[in-house]
Amino acid sequence: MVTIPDKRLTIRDIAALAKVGTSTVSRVLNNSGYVKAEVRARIDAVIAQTRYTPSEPAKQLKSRRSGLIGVIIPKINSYTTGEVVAGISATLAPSRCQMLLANTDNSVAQEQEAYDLFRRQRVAGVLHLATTVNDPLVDAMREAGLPMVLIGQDASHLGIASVIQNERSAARMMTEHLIENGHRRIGLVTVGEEDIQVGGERTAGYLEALQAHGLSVDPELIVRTSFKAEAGEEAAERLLRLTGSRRCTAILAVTDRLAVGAMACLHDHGIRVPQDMAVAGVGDSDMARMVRPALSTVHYDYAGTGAQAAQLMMDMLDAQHSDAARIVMPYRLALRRST
Amino acid sequence: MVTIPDKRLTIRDIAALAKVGTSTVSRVLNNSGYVKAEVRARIDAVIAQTRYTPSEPAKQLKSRRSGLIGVIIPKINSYTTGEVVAGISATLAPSRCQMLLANTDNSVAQEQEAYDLFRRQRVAGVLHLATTVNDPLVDAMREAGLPMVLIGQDASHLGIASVIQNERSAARMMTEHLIENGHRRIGLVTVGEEDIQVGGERTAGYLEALQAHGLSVDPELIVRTSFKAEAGEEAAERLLRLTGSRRCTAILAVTDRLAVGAMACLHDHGIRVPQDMAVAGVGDSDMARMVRPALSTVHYDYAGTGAQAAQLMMDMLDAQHSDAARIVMPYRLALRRST
DNA sequence: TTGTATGCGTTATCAG
DNA sequence: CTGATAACGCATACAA
Repeated sequence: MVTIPDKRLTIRDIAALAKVGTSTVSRVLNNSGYVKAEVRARIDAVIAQTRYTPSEPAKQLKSRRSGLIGVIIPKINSYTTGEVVAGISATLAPSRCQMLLANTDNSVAQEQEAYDLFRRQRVAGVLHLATTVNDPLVDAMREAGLPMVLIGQDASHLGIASVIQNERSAARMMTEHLIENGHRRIGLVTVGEEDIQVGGERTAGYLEALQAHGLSVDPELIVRTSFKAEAGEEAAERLLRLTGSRRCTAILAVTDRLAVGAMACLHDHGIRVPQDMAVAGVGDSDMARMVRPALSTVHYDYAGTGAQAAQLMMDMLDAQHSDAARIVMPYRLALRRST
Repeated sequence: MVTIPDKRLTIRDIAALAKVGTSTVSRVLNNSGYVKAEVRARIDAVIAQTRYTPSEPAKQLKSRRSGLIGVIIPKINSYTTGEVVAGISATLAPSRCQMLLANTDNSVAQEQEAYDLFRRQRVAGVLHLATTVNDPLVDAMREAGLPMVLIGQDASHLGIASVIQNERSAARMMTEHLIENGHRRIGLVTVGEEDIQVGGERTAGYLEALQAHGLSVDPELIVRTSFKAEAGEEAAERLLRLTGSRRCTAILAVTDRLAVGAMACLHDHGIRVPQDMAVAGVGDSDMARMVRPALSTVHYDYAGTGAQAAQLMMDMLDAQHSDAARIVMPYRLALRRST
């Protein structure tokens, strides 16, 4: 039986209680060096009884190592982000690494702020889920020698490890699927090019497919919108203003949310999917399987993407090498009833 | 656990470069005490040039204060969780607090593990988004004197601050809406009671409404399922096995996902919503507005819930009082086309 | 106003 | 095998 001092316990308290030196306690805590079984047992007992928990900050101060990984995301409440973070979380957990999460709301200022806070906390590395690549920030980080892995954007040419999807190829394949189904006029609902992958690459894939099949690109069929909830509906509304032979017979939306919004609009206009108009999305969010008709879309392994990025970080950290790996995740078409 | 690249500057380096003492640097860093403007400028210049970033762990070791808040969630990739975390994040950011996120996958073991890691990191407090209340854990935390706020579960009777929704009342109100629309046989798609609020309270609200209106409770109309993707469809399938007058004319699902799943099933059976059968959900996830017919549901302010919890934590931290506040968030019916 | 010295809780070194 | 003791980077009481 030992008395528990009511302050926060330190390793010294444990040592005193167990009548040993602090170094011996440290050894049993870290399983390093030799400690006589009997002494070890005594110390373990004291630790268990006192519920002693070593201080990570102190440990880090001394050992200069951190169990913290900073994770930057543009928006927490999105399907994609959720999946990626879940993958990261699952991969980090076994290493007893903790995730410091910063939501930037797509603001460069907040991104900067987040990086600053991460540096103060002395995170071991940063996983950055990005929609665009902020060069000054990348430079600063590299200069600071902070290991980082970019998710969703390719900056391997800048020496930054990246885990990405082949967005262009995926969008092209989905567009070709529509073409193979006989569609010649395919509407595109997309977003601004600031979002390099979604607004840029997916759009490029669509264009590539049309050109490869000798179809002309009609600017009237391309509508750029935003990510807000009603965006898909509004975009489809625009597309429906075209009548007769100018109207498209299929719509490719660059995200599932946009696609589902478009389907809602078509439904409200009494236009049947896919008989009157086919609709396809990209991303395979949970919604895709649940709506009716079920949405044809591109399936990405977002959880796997997060896991890969986290694993890459762990590897970089304990190998000390930062050879700017570039991992391209696989994708597949998930064809359902909407096309 | 990994070694940090170690060419990092310390406050001593800055002091040397600016030709002052470390305490003066500390004073300008923290805006405390008096520093001659000229000297301050010189130090600021050095800090800017060197991109010096003070070490939070060291600071914490000295001052025994932490800028870390632990956040425990059962599942990251859900609409509700995303919103709550977004609210927390937005509230914490201005105070330059960082969020340590732990995903427990609804496992008690992982929950325990997360708390343990939080204690090691010396987090200032814990925000816990819970589906059930784990008494031993609560006891341990209280004993450890770690401030905490429970989100989604009421443990104020145990002396734990809680931010909750009035689930029972909300479910009852939605059920009454269905009753007022003339429905007498209302199916319930719910989940296990381990999830106290969703499986327990929302179900209780449904029962209360029936009883208050003198309607009998038919066990055949209550199906308990899970949260998995196909759960809603399967549950509706079960409900449809009842024919003629035994079949319900409306379905209340305890989450929007379940409701949307049920609607998909009805669609596949050629049953029109709401003409042949009304469907209502709870939660007002983004899906609710996007599906067709748009889903009638209960709207909760999840982001506000997270924000309140975070604010409560900040208050507890700087007032040092922990009077077990209990905040009940408002809700409202969001009636759309499905009922 | 400014600088010096001390200690926060650990680990690592180095004698016992 | 074990135990003093010196850092780690910072804030702060105390001196100057």
